[in-house]
Amino acid sequence: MSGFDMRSNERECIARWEHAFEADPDEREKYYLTVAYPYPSGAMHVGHGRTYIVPDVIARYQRMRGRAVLFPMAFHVTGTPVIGISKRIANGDVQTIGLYRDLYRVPQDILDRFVNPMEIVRYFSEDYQRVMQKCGLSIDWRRRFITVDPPYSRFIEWQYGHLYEEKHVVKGAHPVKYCPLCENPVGDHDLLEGDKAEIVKFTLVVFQWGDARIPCATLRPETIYGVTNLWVNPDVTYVRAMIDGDAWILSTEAAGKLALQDHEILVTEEIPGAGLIDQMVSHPLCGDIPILPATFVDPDMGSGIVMSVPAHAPFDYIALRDLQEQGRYTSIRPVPLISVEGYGEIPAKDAVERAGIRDQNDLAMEALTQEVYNAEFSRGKVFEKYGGKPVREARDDVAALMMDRYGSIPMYDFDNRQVICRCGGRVYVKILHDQWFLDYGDPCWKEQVKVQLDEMALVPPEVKSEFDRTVDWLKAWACTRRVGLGTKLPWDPAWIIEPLSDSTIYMAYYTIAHHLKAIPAENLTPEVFDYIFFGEGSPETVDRETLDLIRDEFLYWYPYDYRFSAKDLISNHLTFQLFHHRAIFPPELQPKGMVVFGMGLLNGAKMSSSKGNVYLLEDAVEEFGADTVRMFLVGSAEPWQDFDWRNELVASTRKQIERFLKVVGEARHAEGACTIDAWLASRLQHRVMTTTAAFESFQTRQALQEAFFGVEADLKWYRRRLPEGASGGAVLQDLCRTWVRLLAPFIPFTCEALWSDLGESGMASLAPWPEVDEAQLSPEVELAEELLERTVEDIESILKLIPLEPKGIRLFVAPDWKDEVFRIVAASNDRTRAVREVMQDEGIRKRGREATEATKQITKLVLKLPPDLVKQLQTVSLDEQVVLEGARQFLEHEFGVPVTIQDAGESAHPKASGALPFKPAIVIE
RNA sequence: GCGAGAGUUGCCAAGCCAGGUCAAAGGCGCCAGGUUCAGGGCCUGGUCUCGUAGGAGUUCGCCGGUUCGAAUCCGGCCUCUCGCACCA
Repeated sequence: MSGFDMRSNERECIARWEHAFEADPDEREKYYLTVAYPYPSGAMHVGHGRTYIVPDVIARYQRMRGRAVLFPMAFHVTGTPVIGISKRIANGDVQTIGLYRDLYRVPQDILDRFVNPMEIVRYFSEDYQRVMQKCGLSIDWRRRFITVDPPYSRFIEWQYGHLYEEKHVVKGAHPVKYCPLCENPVGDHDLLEGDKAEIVKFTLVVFQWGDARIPCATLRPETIYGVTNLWVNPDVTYVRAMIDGDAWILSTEAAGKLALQDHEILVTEEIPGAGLIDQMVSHPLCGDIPILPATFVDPDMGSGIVMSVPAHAPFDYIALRDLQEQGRYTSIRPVPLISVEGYGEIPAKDAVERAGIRDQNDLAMEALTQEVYNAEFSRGKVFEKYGGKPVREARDDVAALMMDRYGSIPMYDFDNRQVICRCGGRVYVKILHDQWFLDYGDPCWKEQVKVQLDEMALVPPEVKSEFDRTVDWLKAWACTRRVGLGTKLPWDPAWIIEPLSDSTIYMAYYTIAHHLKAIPAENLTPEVFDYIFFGEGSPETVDRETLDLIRDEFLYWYPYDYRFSAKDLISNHLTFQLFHHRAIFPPELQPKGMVVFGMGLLNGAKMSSSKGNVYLLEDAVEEFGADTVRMFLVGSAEPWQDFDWRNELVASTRKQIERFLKVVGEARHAEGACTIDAWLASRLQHRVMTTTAAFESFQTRQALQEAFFGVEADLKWYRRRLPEGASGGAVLQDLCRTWVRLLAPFIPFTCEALWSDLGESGMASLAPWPEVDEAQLSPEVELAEELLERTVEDIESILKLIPLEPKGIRLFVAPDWKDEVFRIVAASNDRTRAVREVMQDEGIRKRGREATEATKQITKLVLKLPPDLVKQLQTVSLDEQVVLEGARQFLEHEFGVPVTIQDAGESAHPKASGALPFKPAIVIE
């Protein structure tokens, strides 16, 4: 089609679609799909593009299927990231400003306003909507909201009121990363360094030294039975401190850490490490042991004092050996307590000697320690005299025993010590009190979710096991924070509900969001929501008629049919929302299905704004056109597979759309009729079937393959089969009408334009999905074409091999008795014994060796042909001679030589005997 | 480390659950030819190896096993992705 202006067409479509997808309840069947809403802190990139385009393709398909489709969108602004961003911009942080000004291209005057976090989300939620519209997303924008809108907060308050009443929200203490300088808990995005650091729970094993306690932090409390000594760094100054009323000796650093962890600490005096050396300490589980000097002991690690288990800790073994090589402490012997396959009596010794470690400064020590720890944890067992349990069980048992009887307390620290806040200060672990938790550990609640999971449609089904695991593994989730945007906890307003916890049932909110905009937020009391969602009570603040209207709309759409999200959210959001639905809504309103997406890559690497490895969605749309972007994103992989955006591949997608445009442009005026038309019409019905089937199982890539490349392949053969000079019959007009509709979900802009060109009124986006027209199906015609196609292929492959210049082609079709053999073999359920079965037929048996030979070949052929083709051949009787004779002109034209067709049974040509059903013998002369 | 997925012919990707349809669809890329053809677009053909007859041989991460027969089933190993929490 000449003169097609992609950009102006896109603009026209966006205008035409502005209100086209606003969905209201009506008499049709509904289809409600939702996608996880975005956090608008930056511009959309092509990865986001797929997240929203794939569901849009589904939404468009369902709409054409005649369903009332609700596809809403909102913006999640709860939490701390934008607060951090605006602080950084206010502080003149070069990297952040560069990102927003250069990569996201935010105009300077707007950037200046970003010192207010709300300006950031306001700007980018507008930006998101604009780009989403540019991509043709068929969203009902009337329902849009952001998660700090007052009506939404009222809704969250209502939700949490119920959760609290039902005891799903409970109080407790919780360790967090904390910056004493900022006096705030810090999230990973607030960190300058150490964003991967994990909080580890150590056990402080408490030794007695006179009236004082000496704690050693360990991850392996079970090794207490093998402790031979403690290590103290003689160059470090320790402190004596009153901790919760008792005297403790530990490093200054450790005292500071414990002060943040629920303990009262008062440092009373300093004690030089050297003064502790050679003192005797005791523990009920290991007796009296000495304190030895070790310079490797780090006061900033644990308590600053280490318990030594030389039999199982390579570091301890080496340190002791080093001392003993100087002739000191030679009476101390490692005390083993764990047996582990692959190591001798003293695993640490084995490992050290095997690795040829020279002294404690050896660089391989770290890895060696890991090796021994892992081996003992996964395969080790403690000795019978200590209980004989596997290490992984004994560890917890001993820790519990120590906490209970021997004065142990937990101590939290990071697994890797460099954790630095953006403010530059050191981050510590702090126990937060009065923290509120969602009690996902509750076995009853878990069970309810499990039941729901069993009933849901999960796409792809493999994700089921991951969901099950997540439900098992989830425990109490701290659901409130001190800082950030969000809704205040209604009964304890010093807390803000945390982002993952305020976005669990908002799919229900979408169904009524547009109505709530007309009601003053203060009137949206919990009673109002009770009425809307449960039909209970009689609220005064909103009139009954309005309430009924809202409730009806909620009941029309709910429950949602499918929720779409990337797989990284399985372990939190997608599972959380199931918990919350179970807790809030009745059984008939539970979620029906989820579709889990793969991740996106850009040029083979992970997309990351901070690393600059992003391609903005809007840039892609500008460069290639919205339909190209859509088609590429949908066509490169199925939704649940990871996909990779590569510009050089996208360009060819654009050519494909242009080809489609051209073909439809040319074909829409086709007239007349050709013999092959019936075949094309029949094939088209199959394409409709397979495309529809693929859509029904969310295989958008497969659907596109069928709808685009499948139809294209059919057209190719069709054109080849047209009489010379013909350009196609009126069947092409039908094909165009169907084809445009098949592709409309994928490339709606192009299809919208073509639909008008085809003289159709109304929008392609709202046109009915093509139905299979049974009357157009003609299996016999398709079978005949299949025979022809295979024969042509065979002739071509022979021609390629032989160096002769062909003068003529002779085809021999198999005699009838071979058809009979074919039918017997095809019907046989044990094809290895087909010969025997065939030979039971008297008529065939008479043919002797010829029949045996043919049966063997036919058996091979039956195995080789596609099963449904074999099935068809059993039922449809195909007169091969008639078919080939009918295509003789075509064959002669294709190969440029005379073609003759004969019955193989009536020829003496040696090749003729090789003719098989559906595989004529070919002789080239 | 633990849990969940995945590894197919240059690339992407079907097939694997229900073993013979599989040298393995489709797309991209590349090569060749055609086209009143600008090195572009479009069309046609080719694209593991061998082959003067439609065939044969060797392939589906690696190693073994089951079977008349395995890309498909079983066991072990290697590699990659996602998650491991209070964070969107």
